[in-house]
Amino acid sequence: MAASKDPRPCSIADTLALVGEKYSLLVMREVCLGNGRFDQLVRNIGAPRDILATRLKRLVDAGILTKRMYSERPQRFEYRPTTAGLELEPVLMTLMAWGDRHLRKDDDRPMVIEHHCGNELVPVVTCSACGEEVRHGEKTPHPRTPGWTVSGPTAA
Amino acid sequence: MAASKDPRPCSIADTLALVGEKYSLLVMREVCLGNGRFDQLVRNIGAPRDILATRLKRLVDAGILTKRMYSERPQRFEYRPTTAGLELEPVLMTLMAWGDRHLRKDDDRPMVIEHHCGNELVPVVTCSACGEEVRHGEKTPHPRTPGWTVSGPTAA
DNA sequence: CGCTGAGAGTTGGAAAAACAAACTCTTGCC
DNA sequence: GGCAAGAGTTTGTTTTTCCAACTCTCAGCG
Repeated sequence: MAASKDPRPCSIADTLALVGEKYSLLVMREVCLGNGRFDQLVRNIGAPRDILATRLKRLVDAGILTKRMYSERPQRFEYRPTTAGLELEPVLMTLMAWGDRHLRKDDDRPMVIEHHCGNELVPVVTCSACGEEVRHGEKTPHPRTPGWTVSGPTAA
Repeated sequence: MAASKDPRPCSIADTLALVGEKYSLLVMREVCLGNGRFDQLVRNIGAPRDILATRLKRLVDAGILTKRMYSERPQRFEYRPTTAGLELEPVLMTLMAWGDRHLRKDDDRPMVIEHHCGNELVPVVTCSACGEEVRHGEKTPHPRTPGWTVSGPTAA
């Protein structure tokens, strides 16, 4: 049963350890929108410059962002998402959808995304196997580490 | 153009302001798994007890969790997700999927989820209108607040 | 040439969080 | 009576955040 003091091994936790610090996901939002310059990030996110600098270093080290020079003289840089970084977009979209649904009344959404199908993009999480929308209660978690179980029926 | 010092109005930011603090989403993970008791949370998450207590209060206040008594004498409580809380599951699933893909080599995923269709649940974010998987580059963001635009082509 | 200004960070010190370990309080059970 | 579980508090220390001001490189202007 391993060291019983360790928390549950979990990819959610691991992902959050990387991008879960304050501002990191907002950085991803901005770079995914194409706003990758330092001062843009500062303004659009509202983060302290020093902290933003730390976050950017971490995200670059993690292979989620790249730092690109867009001007040699004077040297100017811009951050862009790597492929791995772009793949965080589903996370951003589900976060945004939740906020739109629960934190705002009706139609004051600050941003609407248009899908290339022509409709407004309302993201839905589906099962890749059957294509159905994933609802709570229609799935069963199976921990694969000895000693780690789930308790009750996951109900509300 | 409003106070030009404010950051971009955004539901991602608003959602993270609520559940983006350290441990909060791990709390949601555990309560969604049915492990809603204080000491279970401490153990499974590995959070300091005082901080966990603060997070729980915030999540209850926000209407994401409820505190339920499961024993009167001695008084014992348990936290459960509300409907709004359960709707954070898509966020958790996309985070987990990202971690499984990028932070682990091949098949050491700590947890596998089975969908009621019988297959392993690999979550995919789709457009609710056309049902297609959402890919980067196949969507256009439209900020709805004057003064807030997006910059370049969102490419990597 | 000297000045102003943009962009991309650093630095320094004060204020706020996080952390760990111990402590509290209620009740059940031997 | 004594120990133990569960659900938090308390206390004192260590980290982080935060803010404002500062640096450094060049470009353009008059």
